[in-house]
Amino acid sequence: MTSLPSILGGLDPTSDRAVFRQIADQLREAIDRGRFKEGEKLPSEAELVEHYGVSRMTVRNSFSILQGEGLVHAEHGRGVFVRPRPPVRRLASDRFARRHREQGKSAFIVEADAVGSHPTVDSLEVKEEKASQDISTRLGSVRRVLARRRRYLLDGRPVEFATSYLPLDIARGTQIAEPNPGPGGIYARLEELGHQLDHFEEEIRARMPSPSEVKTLQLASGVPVIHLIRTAFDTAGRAVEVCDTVMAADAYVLSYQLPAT
Amino acid sequence: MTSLPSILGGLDPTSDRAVFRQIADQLREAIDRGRFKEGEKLPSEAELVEHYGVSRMTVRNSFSILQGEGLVHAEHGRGVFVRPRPPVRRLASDRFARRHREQGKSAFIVEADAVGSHPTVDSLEVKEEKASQDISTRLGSVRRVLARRRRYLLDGRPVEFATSYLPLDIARGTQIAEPNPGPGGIYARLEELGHQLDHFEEEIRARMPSPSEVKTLQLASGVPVIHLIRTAFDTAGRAVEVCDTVMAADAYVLSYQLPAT
DNA sequence: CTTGCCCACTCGTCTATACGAGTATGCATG
DNA sequence: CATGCATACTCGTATAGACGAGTGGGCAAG
Repeated sequence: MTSLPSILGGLDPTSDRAVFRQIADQLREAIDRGRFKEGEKLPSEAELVEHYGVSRMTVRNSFSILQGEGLVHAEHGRGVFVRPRPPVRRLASDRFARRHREQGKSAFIVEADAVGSHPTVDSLEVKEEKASQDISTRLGSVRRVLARRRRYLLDGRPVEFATSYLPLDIARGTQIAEPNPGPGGIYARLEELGHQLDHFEEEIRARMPSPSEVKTLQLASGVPVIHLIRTAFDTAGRAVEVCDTVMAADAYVLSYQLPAT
Repeated sequence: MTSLPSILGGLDPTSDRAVFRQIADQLREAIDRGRFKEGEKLPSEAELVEHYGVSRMTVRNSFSILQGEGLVHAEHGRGVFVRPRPPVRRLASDRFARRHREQGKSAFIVEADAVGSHPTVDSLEVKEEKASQDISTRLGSVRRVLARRRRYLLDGRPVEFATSYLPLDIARGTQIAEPNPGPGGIYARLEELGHQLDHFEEEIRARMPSPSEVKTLQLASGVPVIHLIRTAFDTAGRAVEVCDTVMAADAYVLSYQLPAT
């Protein structure tokens, strides 16, 4: 085992940089340089207290900085560990192409299988409800909507929580209102119902999660979410679905292809 | 002025939820309900110590949670304030359409003017350098590249930091290697040089900023960044430019349009 | 050998105190 | 009236100590 002083330097008492920041800097640098590897345990609070000759709260303060940056995570009773970068799911911009839809399987399942992950869907909920102001606007002033909520997991880890909203006059009484929408998902059903899809619009934001999002996505601290709102338009120019998706940002890379013309 | 007890409740000593979390919960809820409005000052640490009958560190702990969530920010000597949501810039997916390019003005300037903001560009740097592994791969195994770095500001606030990388055999000695690339930007120059643009690929990630990004973007704590990597392809299928962009997530909404076919 | 308990070590929460430094306000001085 | 300083209030940093609770290893009892 390598001794602490060989990895972490000393403090600069002349510096005006706060001690706990100096410690955080040294730990961050050590992690970046690979002196501490992914999943590896950092020195315990007590060891750092010893090494730097500071109080425990100061060390904890340093850790809390690194936690906020998403670099490390603490486990009660075990230690503080370098946060491993989880496998990332790439979302290609053609993921809703009709040819995929015609294959029958849902987009999520297909992709997950492709990378060898075990996909799951839970927290299914399908119900009619009052449309929020925003959803109503996007769907063209509808009052009530059919909401389809579900959570996606990859190898048991929740990565995405999505809600689809559809106007009642389209969805009510159809298979879209059933828990299982059938092969190809609701987009396939929409087209069968005569709503030939023309294009999608996606809006992307990134922000820190709310406490409830932390819970449903089991997010580590320092992990933002990607908030994606997709609106599907049929060839008549009508918005036929709005899908509101919140994704664990450390589990996704979104990919888009744009024409240059 | 409304008294504290009418806005914030008391603690539940029977709850197993940590005191500092309970306080954070109450403050968060008060903010969500609009009891504290944007930009408004929250009760001072001393007042909350008084109100809840806890020690100051406990109150500070609560604040640090809310800071991590990006809900509030502290100003030394003044107080803790509800973080105002800054105006947001929308990036449409057609922002690189040729018709815009032919107008002459850079995309950033045009858009900013449209929303009445005052746009600025600084930290201009243009130089040749060794390509990183990632950039080299994306550009098709080039060794050295021309790098164009710049920072964009809106009404004086830095919102985006971007670096364009171009293969030397394309860019060297052209106006692309000049600080000012001329009307329509480097994409217009590329097309003049015979590299007719075909399409772009954009990769999007969200994560917490590094310390250096916090500095150059002057990010408040609890604000993630959107990391966008765009590759431009010409009609010959060659990658002619890679643009690496880091954006303050609270200043942007990205918008894409996807065909359904 | 297995079971179960103890103990050492870990992080989590909270208190109490001290001093430093930035901000704003009002009052005294010129 | 204007300037400048004193002062009170704000958050920032750091110390020292206490107890709680989760984890894991070792040891003793069965």
